[in-house]
Amino acid sequence: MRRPREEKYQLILDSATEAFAEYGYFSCKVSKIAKLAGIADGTIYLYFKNKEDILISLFSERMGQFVQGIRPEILDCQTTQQRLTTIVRAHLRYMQENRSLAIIAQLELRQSDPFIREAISGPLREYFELIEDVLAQGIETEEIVCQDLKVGRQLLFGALDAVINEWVFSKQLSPLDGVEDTVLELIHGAFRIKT
Amino acid sequence: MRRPREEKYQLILDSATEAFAEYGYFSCKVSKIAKLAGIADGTIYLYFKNKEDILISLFSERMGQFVQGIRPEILDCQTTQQRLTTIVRAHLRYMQENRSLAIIAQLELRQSDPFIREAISGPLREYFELIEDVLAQGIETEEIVCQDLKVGRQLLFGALDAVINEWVFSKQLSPLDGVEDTVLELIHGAFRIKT
Amino acid sequence: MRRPREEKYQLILDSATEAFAEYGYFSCKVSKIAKLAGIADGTIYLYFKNKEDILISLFSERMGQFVQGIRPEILDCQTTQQRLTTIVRAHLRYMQENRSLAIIAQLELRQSDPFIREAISGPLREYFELIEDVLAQGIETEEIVCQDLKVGRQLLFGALDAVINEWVFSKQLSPLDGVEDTVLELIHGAFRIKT
Amino acid sequence: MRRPREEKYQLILDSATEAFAEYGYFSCKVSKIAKLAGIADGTIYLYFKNKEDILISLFSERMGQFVQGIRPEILDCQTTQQRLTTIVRAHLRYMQENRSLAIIAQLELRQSDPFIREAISGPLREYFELIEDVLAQGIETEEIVCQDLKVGRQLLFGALDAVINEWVFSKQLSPLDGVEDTVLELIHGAFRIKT
DNA sequence: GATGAATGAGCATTCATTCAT
DNA sequence: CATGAATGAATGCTCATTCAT
Repeated sequence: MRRPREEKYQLILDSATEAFAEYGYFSCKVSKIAKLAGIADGTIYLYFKNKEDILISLFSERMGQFVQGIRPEILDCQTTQQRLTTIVRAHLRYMQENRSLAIIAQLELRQSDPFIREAISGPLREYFELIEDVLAQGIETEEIVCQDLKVGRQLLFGALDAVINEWVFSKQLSPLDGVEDTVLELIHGAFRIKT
Repeated sequence: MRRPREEKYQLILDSATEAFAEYGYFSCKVSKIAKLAGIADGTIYLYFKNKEDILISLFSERMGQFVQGIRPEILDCQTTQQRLTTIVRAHLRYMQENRSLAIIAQLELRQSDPFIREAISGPLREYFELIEDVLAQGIETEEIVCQDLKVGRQLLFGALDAVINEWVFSKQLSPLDGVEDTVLELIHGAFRIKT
Repeated sequence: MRRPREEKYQLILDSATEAFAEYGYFSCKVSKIAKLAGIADGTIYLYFKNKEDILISLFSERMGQFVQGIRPEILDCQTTQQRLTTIVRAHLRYMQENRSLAIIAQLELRQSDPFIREAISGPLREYFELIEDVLAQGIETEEIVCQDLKVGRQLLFGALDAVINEWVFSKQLSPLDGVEDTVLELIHGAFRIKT
Repeated sequence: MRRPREEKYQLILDSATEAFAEYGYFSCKVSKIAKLAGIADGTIYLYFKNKEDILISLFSERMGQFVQGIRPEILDCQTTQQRLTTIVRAHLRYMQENRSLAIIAQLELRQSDPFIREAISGPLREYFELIEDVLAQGIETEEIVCQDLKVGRQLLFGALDAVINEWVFSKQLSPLDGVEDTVLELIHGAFRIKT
């Protein structure tokens, strides 16, 4: 049982999440992460190859968790409307509960550094495929109307992302709950769900 | 007439646009911008206070142009449907024609550095208000349905942003024209435009 | 009987010999030595004060063995010619059989770090004195001609050292046996041994 | 005329020679070289790729000078005896006048770091070939006797190297002039030069 | 004695910015 | 105005050494 190993690994990831979110990846010093975690700088390198590896691991791990969390919820749904509702709710709530991760997602999703983008693309693509599967199924059963899967997914993800982005960077920590219904109404309309 | 001054100012901004887009803001060296512009490193500091100032000026200037370009087009429209169509078309086309700017917009819109965000917020907010004005007018005339102006604007902008993001970071330079109609259809649906 | 203690001490020394020879003293990590010895990093510090101590101990121990091995062979000789032949043969053969030690001797003999040089000087000076004694005796019995003991010793040692150096750093592991006779002939000539 | 460029290049090389000689390559900090040269740390990197590049350049440049200096002197000689005398005198005197270089030659000639060795081998090999050419010519004209060119060269170089090594690391700065004649006598004897 | 995870001092290198020319 | 050589503060990462188990 290498629990302590796993424990410190997660501790560093947590600290890095906070630190990256506060300063941004580039402006955040490794020593800042170490200080937040209450460990020595060198210790970080027992768990991660380098600074970039922290970011990538962070994203894969946490974003992966998010996608794996949503998946079974969607399987439980009976209708496409329910599935879309689940995605919207889960997305907004998860990010609301993981503000720092939400910030990093906002930040690093847009990094043009090709190496970082490549590493990040995995878990994200998985999420995109999940959304597209939901849409594809809805189209087939004629529950929704959408000419182009990819564009449909972009609308859904983009809308949620924009909501999160503004929430994340506004000072007020007001809950996102209030906007859920409005977002849902717009999304339902976009896909012509008969309500 | 400060023409030569203005000319070189724009030259540096153009070079910076290319360089930031290719390497990302942090990884892009000032000397790279100078080389692209065909001038000496030091010359840049005759026109800009520092590296950050280049980024901010770049964004204000170019994003401002974009908003100022859309504004009259919208004023020419008769219906909300036309106005939304104009926004979608103009947004996609402008970014398609200014790929480097599109990349930077993707990047820097998400920078958590508070100083950068503040500087960027100006021209962006102007665009947001433009969109919200269109929506507000549509709601008033009952051309569209939308419970919350801000969320409506987030959906529209977020969707366009997601489309651009994927286009920008995909290797293929395929035109965005093909998706315009699909985006429009979804947007019309979202706002319950009677067609 | 501190046999187990002694055993592991030698094991570390052997591993260090290999490791230093392969990577050089400065570039060789202590953990590399530990891995070669099949022990934990920390264990090394139960036997040696620090990294430098390993090098010094290594040199004293192994070089001391070499000198102690030659001494009785020389005592058995009847003539100065035999004694010089013994030195040349023993030197070349010992180094050939202890390639890693030969490399370290080459390396560390030249270290300018004053502390290391001091520590190394002991066993080496002993060897130098051995050679000088042989020369002194030969001069006295008029078997050889040499104006200056120290210079004579430098010629002999320097020649052997140069042969070893080139052998050690050439990829081919060709035996040194072939050069023994040539070296001897040159040395005999240098000291005007009547043959 | 990029004289200032060349001037500072040599200044750094001079400072590095002193610094490497005093502390050894590995223990010498780049900032130490900069301080000795009276320039900023960063300036060094305008002239050299990295620390290793300084060492290699230093060796190539200075050792190259040495070999180029000896070559014409040897061409002026009439006999092999004169040529060997020239080599011995030039070697001892050059190193005496360039103590720091002599120390570095002693140090780095033995570095096992394969990359450094490779870079160093150039100018050294040139010197070796020069010596071997002299020997080959002497053998052909029957001025000297030597079964094996390479071993002959090793004896000559090794002897000189050993003399320098001891002089360099002894505290006293006594002149090497006193040993020249003794070295020459031994060398002449080794190669059976009829005197 | 043995371990190996943790430490943290130490250092090469980068690059935004300056300023003498 | 323009230059570009020079600056030096800043930081990611290494690795000899320690010490709780």
